[in-house]
Amino acid sequence: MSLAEDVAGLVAAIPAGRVASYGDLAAQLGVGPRQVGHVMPALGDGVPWWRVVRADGTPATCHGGQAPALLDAEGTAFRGRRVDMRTARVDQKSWGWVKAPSGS
DNA sequence: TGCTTGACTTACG
DNA sequence: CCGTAAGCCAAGC
Repeated sequence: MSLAEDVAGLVAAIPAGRVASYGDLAAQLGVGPRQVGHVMPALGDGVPWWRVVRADGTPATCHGGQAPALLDAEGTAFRGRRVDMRTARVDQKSWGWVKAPSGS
């Protein structure tokens, strides 16, 4: 099981109108936040990468600023220029399973 | 084998 | 809100 597969599963599990931060995915996978960012380009457009935002709610820095448009198109809760992490943040129950570093 | 870079995070000012 | 600094793990050279 590659890390990319786990990340792809989590990102794909993010419902429309919701978002998750790199740190959230990293925490679920038990890896560093940078690793999530490294596997993201590996996933390409096979997953809703735009639903993955920064810890402060800022959309992905890549794809030129196209992420906010995609998020807005899905009805994501925005607060000014950034996503409202208070409500838009995906429930961890949506994943249900947590890949802890020490066994499952 | 070792250094540099990065779709990151948190903390401080 | 923005800039800087330290910490983090993996890929690239």
